[in-house]
Parts: sequence; structure tokens; C-alpha cells
Amino acid sequence: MTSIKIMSYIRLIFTLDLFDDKKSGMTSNKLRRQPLYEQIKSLLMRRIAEGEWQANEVLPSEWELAGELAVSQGTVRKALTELVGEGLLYRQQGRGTFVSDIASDWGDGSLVTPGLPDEHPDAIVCELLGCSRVNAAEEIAQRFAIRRAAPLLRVRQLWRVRGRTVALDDALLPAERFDGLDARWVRECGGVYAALQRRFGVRPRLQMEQLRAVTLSREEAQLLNASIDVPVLSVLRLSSSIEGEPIEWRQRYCLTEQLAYTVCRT
Amino acid sequence: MTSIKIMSYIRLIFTLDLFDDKKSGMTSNKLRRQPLYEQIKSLLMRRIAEGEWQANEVLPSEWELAGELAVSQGTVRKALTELVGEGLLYRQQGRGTFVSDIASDWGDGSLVTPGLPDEHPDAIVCELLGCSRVNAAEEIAQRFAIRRAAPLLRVRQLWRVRGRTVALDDALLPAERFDGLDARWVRECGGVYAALQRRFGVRPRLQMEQLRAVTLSREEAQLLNASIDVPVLSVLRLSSSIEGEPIEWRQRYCLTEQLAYTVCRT
DNA sequence: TAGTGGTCTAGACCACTGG
DNA sequence: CAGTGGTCTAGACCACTAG
Repeated sequence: MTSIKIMSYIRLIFTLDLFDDKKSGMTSNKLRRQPLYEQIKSLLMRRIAEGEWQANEVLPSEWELAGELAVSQGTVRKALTELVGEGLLYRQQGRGTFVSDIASDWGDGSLVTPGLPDEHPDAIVCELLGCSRVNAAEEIAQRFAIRRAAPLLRVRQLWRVRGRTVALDDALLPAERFDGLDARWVRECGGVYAALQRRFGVRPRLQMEQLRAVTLSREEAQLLNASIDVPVLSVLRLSSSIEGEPIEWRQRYCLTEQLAYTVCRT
Repeated sequence: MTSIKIMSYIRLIFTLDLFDDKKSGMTSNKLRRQPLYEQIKSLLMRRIAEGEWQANEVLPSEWELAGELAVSQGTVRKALTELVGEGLLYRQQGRGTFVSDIASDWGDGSLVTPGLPDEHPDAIVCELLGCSRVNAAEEIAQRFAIRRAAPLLRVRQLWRVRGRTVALDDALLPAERFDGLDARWVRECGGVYAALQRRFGVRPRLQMEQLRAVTLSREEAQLLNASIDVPVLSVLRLSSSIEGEPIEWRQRYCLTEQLAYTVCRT
């Protein structure tokens, strides 16, 4: 217990630049100081990314954090509330504040019978088809803010519901940013996003999604075990880190004859 | 100024049941009292629905509201913050808190070139095809929690971008719940959602969305001026009031050869 | 019963807007 | 300059969880 406190204290020393001119104010009031609760958010995000607390582990209480960081409990609470809103944490009254689970590569939507029901969706199973390295085309390079023809990691996945193929994914990630990421890591961690989080402390966040109805190429149709004529839902998704850095560019083709791609709010 | 205060005071009297046992506590502690800020949210939502403040009008300041409602400014702030999060209000530092604009029937997504750009989307124009009354099929009736074959208002709309037809909408609303709603009201208010808000004080909120890739029937293809073979994005959307009451069931067919249906976050 | 998050208060100072 | 929202503090009490 005491050692934890001391370690936290040492960490605070090294991050003291964050809490610099707290009382001074007055100096250079044009360069706005970042609010305390924002600094606390950043600090907590970094410590979670570094693995100080694993998924579903409990954080120190609000009062402990307030003590460690020498701020009031209300300020810690505001930081935690925002991180809960962003999905990084969850709270349980009387128990504590916990780190959220790692996101699945599938994302948020579920696949349910088109009619309408609020039926419980069947589990989606992922098969990793393989990883390869490709060179970034012009537009992709721009998206990732990397040079043209820079190496990309390409991950292909096949999704099944009750044994039936339902979707084909093609994910692109900047290879130099995630050096060492390969099929073995993805397999061991159980997904691209899980690997990103465990190895690089990065949590992908959906930033933009483009939806279209298209038809498949011969190769894609074969992988999905579908006719080349059938209309297919195309989902093009850009994910980024919480800081806004673009992380992944994912093209999904989804068969929606049997199951509809469903998104619920609140 | 004084009269406003008095009216607010009178209103408070009539809604005093909301702020009943604030200090008493202790009594029947199993029947949890609703938090003050939730009561304030409800009160403000009702007053906005009743038209006390129009879109883009400024609300009383946090201190004024706190005075009227006899609560602390922090509690008013919490209520306002949540309503901002729900999209009902927006704030501007130094200016005040304002009522948000009325939502468009189109919804949140925009239509942009499939490539990827963050290009500024072209304006979407709506043409009202007509309103009619139909009887609720079994599954729709269940959704709206109304009896089978109860009357529904059916609104059909055609959407255009730069003159090209891009989408066909078919909206169903419970006719008895929105008695008097017809083509004239929709036209005058400039949309179904605008009419719902101005006439009934209801703000539709997206609750669920189902996406599929389909082909069109002959009639729909004709209306959209499209081939019957082309894959079309089907969007099935259920909207509800903020209280959770189901309001609208909307089927959209969207041509996505030229433009992709795009959703952005943050 | 001790410890946690959830609500509420009162008061302070700041940054921004507008007349 | 007065008035607004934005941040931060300190302290109180409540409801829930778990030993």
C-alpha cells in the first residue's frame, strides 16, 4: 500500500510539468493553461495505456486519486466522468471505477433478423485469413499522414454467425507506427484492436464510417461463399486513437440477406 | 422582468410535486426520490416542448434558474450539461445557453464522395410526395404499442442532391397520437420532425437503425429514377421521444453509386 | 460497518462576450 | 464594464456494496 503511494508520488514528480503554474496564473494569460481535469484525463489515459491497470481492474478511489494528484475530489470526478463517457472506464456505485474491456475488431453494430426484433444477436466469430505488407496508395498515405508508398500492414478477416459467412474485412494500418505487429500477435491477443492496446497502449475509436450498397468482385464473392450478383453492404471505417491520430482504415463487405447491420442508441 | 419572475414562480407552484420531500428524506427510503437535476431536466424539457423558448433562443442564466427553482447553481449546471449532451441545448461561454435547432427529417448522416474526403457535403433537398393513412400491420403495431390495424400516418419523401434523386423515404407515425398531423402541417413546418416539435412538443431521437443492401421494387425504382438492378442501401430507422416513446418508423432507400452515406463521430 | 460512487451546496476565481 | 458560462475547491449527506 505504502509502496504504491510512493510509486504514484514518484510518477507525479516526473509528470509535474503537467501541473505547473496551477497557482501562479497571471503569467502569459494568452497561452491558456489546460484545465486540471483535462490534465488528469491525459495522465490516467497514459497510465492505463502503459498497463498500470488491466481491463476490468479497479482504479484507486476518487479520494485516493485526489490525494495523489493534490486536487479536489470533484475535479477527479469530472475527469473520470468524461472518461466514462468516452468508454474507457465504467463505474459501479459502492464498488469502484473500472477499466473497460478491450473493443472487438467487429465494432459496435450487431447482426439481427431484418424484421425488427430486439432479439439477442448471435455471437460473431472471427477467422484471421492472414496478414501481409503492402505499400500505401496516395490517398491512404494522406489519411495516415505518412509518405507515399510507405509500408502498411494489411489484415484480412472473415466473420461467421452460426457457421455462415457474413462479412469480409480488410484492415490497413501504418506498419512503421506499429512495428512488430504481425499475424502472430494478432492471433495471440485475439484481434487487431486487442493487439494494439496490449502492445502499443492504443485504443482505436471510430471516427468516420461510410456506407454503400455494392456488388462483390469474384475473389471477394468466393471468400464470402456468395453469389457475385447479390447486393452487399460496404462499410468503410476510419478509426483513430483518442488523441485523434488515424490508426486504421477498414473495408468491410457484409452480407445482409439474412441479417441486418444494426446500431442502437441509448 | 418582474412578471417573468412571477410567472416562473407560479409555474413552480404548479410543479411543486416534483420538488416535494427535498429535505424530509427518511420517509419510505425504498421509493427512491428522483435526483434534483433529473427533475430539473424534465421541467426544462417540458417548458421547451411547450414553446416557452424557441430554437436558438437564450435560456435564463444558470444563476437565474437556480434562483427560480431554489436549488444551487451547480445542480442547474449538471442538468444543463446533460441536456447539452443530449443535443437539446448548446452553450456559448460569455453569451448563454440556447435551445438547439430543430432536427432535419434527413437525420445525421451526410452524403459525400465515396473515395474518402472530408469534403463539404452538398445540400440535400426534400420533396414531399404525399401523406396517406394506412392501418398498422401486426409488427408495426407492436412497435408503437398500439392495437392492430390502428391508423398510421404514412409520409413519403424524395431526396435530391444537385438535382439528382438520391433517396426515397417512407415514414410511419401513429396517427391517433399525432391527431391533426397532415400534409399541410408537414409542408408548412418544413418537415415531419419540425411539425412534431412545433405542434406536439416532441423531439424525435434516433433509437435504432438497421442497414442492409437490397434491390428496389419496380415502383420504388421508378420514383428514384434508377435501374431495378442496382444495389441500394436500405436504412430502417426507429425514432423515439426523449422519454422513450416510439414516434416514427422510417424506411429509406438510398442510392450510393455516386455518394456514400457518411457518419462522423466527435 | 467501512469504503465506494452519487448528489447537492456555497463560494471563489477565471475567460469570454457584448454593450 | 456587467453578465455569462467554465473551472476548482471544501464539505455534507445519501445509496449501494461487500466483508
